[in-house]
Amino acid sequence: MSLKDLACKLTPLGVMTLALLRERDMHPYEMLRLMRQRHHDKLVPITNGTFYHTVSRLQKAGLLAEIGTDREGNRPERTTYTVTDAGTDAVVDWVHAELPRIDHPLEFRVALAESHNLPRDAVVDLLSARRAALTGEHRLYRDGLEGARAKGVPEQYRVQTERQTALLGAELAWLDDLIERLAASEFSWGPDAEPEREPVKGGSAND
Amino acid sequence: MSLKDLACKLTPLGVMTLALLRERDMHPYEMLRLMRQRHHDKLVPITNGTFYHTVSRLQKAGLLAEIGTDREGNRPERTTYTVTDAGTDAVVDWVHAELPRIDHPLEFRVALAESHNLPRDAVVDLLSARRAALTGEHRLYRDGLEGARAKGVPEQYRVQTERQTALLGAELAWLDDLIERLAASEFSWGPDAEPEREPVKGGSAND
DNA sequence: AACGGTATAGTCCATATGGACTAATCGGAA
DNA sequence: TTCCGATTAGTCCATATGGACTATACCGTT
Repeated sequence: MSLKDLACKLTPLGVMTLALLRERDMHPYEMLRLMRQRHHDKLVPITNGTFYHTVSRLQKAGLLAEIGTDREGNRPERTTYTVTDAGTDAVVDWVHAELPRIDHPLEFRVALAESHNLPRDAVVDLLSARRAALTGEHRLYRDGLEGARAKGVPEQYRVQTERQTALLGAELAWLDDLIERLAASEFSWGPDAEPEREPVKGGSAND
Repeated sequence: MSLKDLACKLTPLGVMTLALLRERDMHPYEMLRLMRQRHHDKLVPITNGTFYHTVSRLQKAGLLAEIGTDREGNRPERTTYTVTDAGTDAVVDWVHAELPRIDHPLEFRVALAESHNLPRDAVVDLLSARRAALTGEHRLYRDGLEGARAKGVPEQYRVQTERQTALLGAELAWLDDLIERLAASEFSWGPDAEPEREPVKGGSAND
């Protein structure tokens, strides 16, 4: 399917751009400002060059389209964009594909941040798949560490793996809790709920 | 200083390459094999194109140098490389620069994995600086979340930040423990200790 | 009235990245 | 013997990235 193919090539910043345009039509600089105001640049590195390039790629792919230009005073004219149906689908497909994966931490953070674009049941399923994969990975790390200790590998060569194992454990605990609360419908979910207010502290470190 | 300038431009893969050459001289494909055997490709994404390109960059920068070529049968000839003094210094400088930083998770993982190239005291100091920065970031996230909750921002827009806050907490706990054990000299440290055995389970997810 | 700084709205270019491709050799099975 | 696949040892190219740069307008100060 061509849709899936397009979705495959989306970058995290591309997804965030499309998701932003679902709120309302905007011109590029406005998107930049909004993302930075919302601290989305903590979730994904956002530089001018990359952003404008991303927009033009999305346009060429037909995921967003111009709907007009305006100009204020003598400043450069601004092109307003809107998201196409293909773009809307692409976001949903991308989140679907990235939410269960445990490699690509950056894409997961974006997928999680945009997961409210999917119905609650789907998110529960996808996150459960992720939990299964994460559990396996965690066991691999624990076993690997135990083996290394048994073989007498010095601690200085194990620190990095120990950190990773600790973080995997923490993520599993968090994920268990989230899945449970989601499945129990402890809070509202989906596009039916209230819109995002302004200064929500954004994501985290890059990469 | 030109050394610091060079260190600034090192990529994580470049650092791992130089660090590997400190063990012994090798030809590129051997480094590739070794890194993959040691699962260092879980710590940093390693593709052929990027790796060979990295090696040639390091060579142009004078951080590593050819020391000869050999050929086995009729196969393509292999160039053996060695790390220069500038290369050795560059690794140390880079780890020094990246170990205390809390943005750039990928570079931190590599810095941590190679931190045994620095003396124990230096690592304790650098990690303590990191802990301070991490504590501040953690507080920022907690405050941001509390503010968002108070303002009635729906949970679906907070999940990503909640995850990040949980992971920050886990990392802080792990770091506290590591610093304490390092400072108390609970295990050996530095190039004096035994060398790395073969299949130590490598790092973690990419990005 | 001139001046400096900041916000607006981008462009441009070098380069790091990753994925596809090449090509020879070796070992084992049919 | 011949064919198949894996291993060895890379090359090549399109493109995503980031940082430097441009240029105008607005606003407050001295």
